[in-house]
Order: sequence, then structure tokens, then C-alpha cells
Amino acid sequence: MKDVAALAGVSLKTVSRVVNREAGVSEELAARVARAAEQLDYRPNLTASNLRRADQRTGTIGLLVEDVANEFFASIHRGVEEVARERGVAVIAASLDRDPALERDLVAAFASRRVDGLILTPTASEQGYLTNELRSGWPMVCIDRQPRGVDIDAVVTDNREASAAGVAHLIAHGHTRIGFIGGQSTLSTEQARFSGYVDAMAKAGAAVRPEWVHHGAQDSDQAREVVLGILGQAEPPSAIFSGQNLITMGTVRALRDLGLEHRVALVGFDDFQLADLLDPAITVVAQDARAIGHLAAELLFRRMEDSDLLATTHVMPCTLIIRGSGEILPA
Amino acid sequence: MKDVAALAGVSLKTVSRVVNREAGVSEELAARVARAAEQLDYRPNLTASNLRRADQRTGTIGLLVEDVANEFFASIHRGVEEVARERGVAVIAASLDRDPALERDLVAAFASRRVDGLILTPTASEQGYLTNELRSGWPMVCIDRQPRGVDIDAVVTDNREASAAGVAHLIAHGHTRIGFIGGQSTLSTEQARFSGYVDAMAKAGAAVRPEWVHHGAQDSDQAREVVLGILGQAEPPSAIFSGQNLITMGTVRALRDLGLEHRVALVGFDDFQLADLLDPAITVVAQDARAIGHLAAELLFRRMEDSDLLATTHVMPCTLIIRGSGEILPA
DNA sequence: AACCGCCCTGACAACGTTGTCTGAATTTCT
DNA sequence: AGAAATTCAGACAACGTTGTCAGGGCGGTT
Repeated sequence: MKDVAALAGVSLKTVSRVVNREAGVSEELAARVARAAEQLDYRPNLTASNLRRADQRTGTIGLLVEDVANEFFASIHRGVEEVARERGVAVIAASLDRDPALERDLVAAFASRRVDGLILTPTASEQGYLTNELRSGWPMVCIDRQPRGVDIDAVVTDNREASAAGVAHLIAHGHTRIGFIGGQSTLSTEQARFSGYVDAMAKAGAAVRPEWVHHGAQDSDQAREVVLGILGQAEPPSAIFSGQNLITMGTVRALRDLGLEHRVALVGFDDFQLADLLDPAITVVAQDARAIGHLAAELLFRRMEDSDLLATTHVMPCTLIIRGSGEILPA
Repeated sequence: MKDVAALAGVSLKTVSRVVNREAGVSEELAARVARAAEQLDYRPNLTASNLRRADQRTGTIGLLVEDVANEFFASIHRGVEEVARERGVAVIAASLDRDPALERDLVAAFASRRVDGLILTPTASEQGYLTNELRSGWPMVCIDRQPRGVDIDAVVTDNREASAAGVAHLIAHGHTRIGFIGGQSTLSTEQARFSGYVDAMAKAGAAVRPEWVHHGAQDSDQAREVVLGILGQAEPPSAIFSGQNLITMGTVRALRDLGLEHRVALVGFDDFQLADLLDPAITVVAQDARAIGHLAAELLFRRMEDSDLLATTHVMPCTLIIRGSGEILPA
């Protein structure tokens, strides 16, 4: 900037004014400065400008998800990006990999970077450590899972009800022997999805058999192993409800391995690409990940403008997509 | 920091020393400062520290891909993140959506943010606009596509050869009537993949029939329409080579629509989830997206340490994954 | 002709941090 | 015991930018 000022023969402040399109610089001078900037290939230093600037905005928001490569979270990322882009805001994203320690580290790292706001997928068992940051007015929105120990805006799905609806769908097709394969059980989503399963089973007077229930599958392969075990029992379930997209994929693989894909019914939580092209096509309870990203970002920006808003929890609708696997009748 | 210094009864510089774990502060004093920082919930301001710091590093790198929600690019993102995380570096990612203007805007935005380096998926027809940035020593690595008009490190696949191998696989199974469905033809990858198709066809003495070739499919749905048109011709091809993952999915849908999925052979470029569970399972020429991300990030960091390195192009291996759809014999 | 006000422009301090240098206290050496 | 070396701490300027304020020129009004 100093060089530009020298070349244009003006003061630093005038260059600053031109760069920021502030009023009160004669056109002629502005053109001269612009030419000089062009010539020197000048790029304003946003980090320095934020340091001094009144609003202290870095034009950056943070996004912490479980895994940027998981299509559910990648779609959320995309949704967030679309809203941020309209405002010229950049998105720093990172994956938490279900590691509670990483959650705190990355939150601290983002705080150091002074991101203007944070969209967080709660991973640790509770988020009390955020109290100070919140009190200082750092805008924050949680997605997918309800935060614990703090009062933050959240965009979630009614996992319990959606899960119950999925299980009820199986029951409506005559199943009572229904297994449940869930992910990491410390996550509120998993707990809620299991509760929904229990609710639906209870309502139908069906027994929840512990040997048909598994918690803590970490990935597709583990889920596959678990399902193989469950279906290998003397009295296997006639249908399975799976708690997450990767688990559903593992379940599909297990059913294929056993040649049971047309005999055992399956409803999965979360949609995934090509679910409709499998044979049978997979019936799922689907969340609209991109919409979740949109809403979370909108809420975050709203909160950045007005920090006094009350924290509210937004429940996103979930839809049951009927495709075939969930309509297989019991033998 | 001022407050921490006051509370601990030391100077600013001493706090700085403790925060940065510089040698030369007595343990006792360091503990006192640490306590004060803890008490005030102090978070160092990384942007301010970068301003003054000698190396001028922001601890941030930029990643520009076509779409963060596309599983190929999401996996690259993940690979980049893994390498960056080891170094405490954050990744700002954004989607270009094949928009050349956006490419320039986002590069400028990242330059303003002073990201330490940039990983770019070239989208515009040429990257000459980067010359100045490069001369100033801004580390940069291109992925997926060869940049044009500038000399930059690149991590690419030998699309031409890989594509030729895929087509040759179809030819080896007796096909000579092979269609090609490609994406946006301004991209070097698309051109190379088409060239590979032409190579393989020529080598086998098979005719490239323009009515079996389509360029510029933008997404899965468009690809589906195109394939429906091509297979509806009086003399349709007996096999299809598709140039990209979304196009392959669209092609699969079209084949299903026509009930031809077991009659018309298909080999796709790029792997995708569940390709092995479709019926038939889809034979693909696969790139290892995560490995591409790893390598690109490694190269970027290497270049950040030593800016005099010669720009080199790294060609990643590609593997033909045989699953069924590519082994369907012509009628 | 003197005054007022407006329009431009620039000087200067400040943002939160770190690099450099200086100095005081302590230890080690002769 | 005195000199030299070492350790630890702080004062100050600087990073690249913007907010504040002061001032110079110019046109219009009385």
C-alpha cells in the first residue's frame, strides 16, 4: 500500500479510501490510485485491515463437522458455503472424527483465528467449555446434534420421531422382529434414534431383544460385521433399522453377503447417493443436509448482526423415502 | 494480552514469550502468566501475530475445488486436511462450480486473506492471470487438471492413458461400437479423456461415430438424457465409456430406464461409493482422490519451505476396477 | 473584501502482537 | 573480591491497515 501511495503520489489514507470505495475522493485521483494499484499488482491485506477495522470482522466462519468427506456433511458444507459466499465470507472447515479432544482443540484454533462465527457439530459429551466464548458474544450455531451444558442455537432433526416413523413403517409391513444398528452411542443423535426405535417397538407391543441391538459401529465395515453376527443367530430379526448412512451401507453389504437382501427388510437413517439404484432400492428416513447448512449459516449471520437473540432450536423436517427395501414382508 | 500482563504484573513481551513458549522465562513467572491467561480466558489473536511475525505465515491454506459436495473433491479435501492438520494449518475451501470468473474472484479473495498457499483446480481456460502471484512467490499447486499458461506444480492423472485403458478393456471384450459421454469440454481432463477414447478406438480400428459422442454434460440428469438419446438411435452403441462420476451415475440411470443395464457395457471414469453394489456392479477407472489430496498438500508445504523448487507435474496412477458392467459382451 | 462552509486530502495514532535491543540481577570464573 | 558471562525481563518500534481529526483550497454569500 505504501508503494501504491508513493507511485500515485498520494498518502496512505487516500489509497485506503480508494480501495474501500469510501466517498470523498475525486474521480481523477481515484483513477490514478487505481492505476497504480493495478500496476503494482497490489492486494489489500485483509488480516491487517481487520486488526484495525471497527467491526473486527475477519470475513471468515468456521465449520466443524464429523468428516468433510462424508456426503451428509459435505452437503452441509456446501449449503453453508452458498450462504457465506453471498456475503463474501470464507468458510474454514475441519473434520472432528468423533474425537472430543479434537473438538476443543479446533474450537480454540478457530477462536485464535478470530473467525466471525462457528458452526459446530457437537462431538464431545458436553459443551460446557464453550460458556466463556459464548459470554464474550462469539456467534455460534450447532448442527445435527443438540449441544449439552450450554444454550446455543441448534439446527437438528427430530431424530426420535423420525426414527420411530422409520421403524413404524417396518411394523406396518408386518415386522415385529426388528434389529437396530446404531453408531457411537455417546452422540445425542444416536441416543434419540435408538429411543425412537424403542418407542415404536413399544407402541406395537414388539419386544426389543438385546441380541438384535448393537451400538457403536464406527464405519461401514464394522456395521457389516455386526449385521453378519446378528443375522447368523438362531433367531434372527426379519428387519433391520440402521442408524446412519455408513451403517446402512455396511448393512446392505452384509445382506448381500448372506443373499438375504430380498428377505430381510431394511430402513436406514440418512439418504445417500444411488440408494435408489440398488436392488432392492433402500428405503430411508432422509434429512436435507444442504438445507441444514443453509439454515445454520442464516442463523449464524443473523446472530452476528444481533447478538441478543435468544438461542432457539430449529427442528428440520425428515421424510420417509419409500424405495423397496423397507417394504419387504416378513416370511 | 494487555489484561493478562496487568494481572500477572509483567510486561506484554513476557506474556508473548510465555504464550509462544519462548525460552528465557523463569518457570515461576511463566506459571503465573499462564494462570492469569487461564483466568481471563485469553485467546491469542493469530491474525495480529501474523502481522508482525517474521515469516508472515497465517497458518492457513486455500483449497479451490469444483464442488466440495462432490465425493471426488470431498475426498481430496479430506486428504489435504489430514496433511495440514499435522502442521496446525487450517484449510479454507470453496467451490468453483466450473465458473471461470469465480476462479479469479476466489483466488483474489484468498490472496487478500494471505493464505500461505493455494491448491487450485483449474477451471478457467487458462491461468495466465496467476503470473504475478507466482512471481511474488506465492506457493501454489494445481490438482486434477493441468494449468495452462503458467508453470505450476500439478498433481494429475494420465487421463488420456487411463481413459484409453478403460476403452481398451471394452474393446478386449469384443466391443467396437463404443459411445463416449464427456463433461465440460473446455476442461483439460475432459479433452484428455476423450483423446484416450479416440486413441483406443483408433488402435483397434474402430470408428468414432459422432452420433455416439457427447461433450458437455453438466450433471447426472443431463448425462441421463444424453444417453437416452444415444441409445434410442437406430444403430446404438453396444458399450459406453463415461468421462466422470456424475456422468456415470446418469448413464446407469438411463440404462435402467431402458432395461439395458445387462446388455450395454459401461466403464466409467472415477470411482464412487456403492458402485460395487449396483447390478451390474460398475467397472471404473479409479483415481485415488485422497492420495491426490495428500500429495498436493505435501508438495505445497515443500514449496512453502523452499520456493526455488522447479515446478513439476506428478502423475498419479489410475486403476481399472473390474466389477461387471465393463465385461458385458456385445450381443 | 471578508467570511463561512464544503470538498478533498493528509498526518497521526491505534489495532494486538512480536523482533530487537538494552539493562538489571545473578552466577561463574580468575 | 572484582570482572566477565549468563539469565531474565521490559521498553520500544514495527507489521499493514483504518478511524479521527485537522487543514488547505475553493466557491458562494453578505
